[in-house]
Amino acid sequence: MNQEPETRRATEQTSPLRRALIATEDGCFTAEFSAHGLARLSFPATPGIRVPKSAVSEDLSAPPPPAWLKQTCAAVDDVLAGRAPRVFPPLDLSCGTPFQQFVWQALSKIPVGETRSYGEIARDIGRPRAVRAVGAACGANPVPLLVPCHRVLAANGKLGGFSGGPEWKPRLLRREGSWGEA
DNA sequence: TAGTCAGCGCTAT
DNA sequence: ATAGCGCTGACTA
Repeated sequence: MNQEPETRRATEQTSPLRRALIATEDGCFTAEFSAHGLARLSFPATPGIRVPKSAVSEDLSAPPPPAWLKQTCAAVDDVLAGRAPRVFPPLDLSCGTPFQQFVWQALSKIPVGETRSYGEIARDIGRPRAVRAVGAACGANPVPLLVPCHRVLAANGKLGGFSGGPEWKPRLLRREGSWGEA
């Protein structure tokens, strides 16, 4: 027996992922489903996303459940249009640490058209000083768009960073009416 | 405005 | 165990 009792590493994936492409006007997103739900959503042609191949086994022959795929498409479509998704696929965020999952949970509560600061999120999860850790957790968000990390801005009102490509953040916010009307 | 430092969780040594 | 890093924030000059 080794060291980890039940704490799964972020890079560890027990079940194979089923991948599907989601075509939108903004390009082709990639959705990857585990046995529990949507585990990962990638921006179109986004380089630099770190996902260790050795740690993730993909089953490309088995398509994801049509219902999940349909729900994901609808949700992505809504967010890209600046609308609140009417339906969500089940999300599998088990790849995250407890802290990260708290952060992602807090992000999910930000309504469309509103933004929060990293400090606010840190405060929401009961760790007011962990502002930078919150930023790191946002960067580790496996399901952008549906977990709206783009609605988190720096405290000074600036955009801050964005792992999925800096151009996406203002684009998404503008469609939600949260950017360019200040 | 630019520069600096504190502070927190994660990953790799 | 520990050093370095990140989608920060607050202070100082």
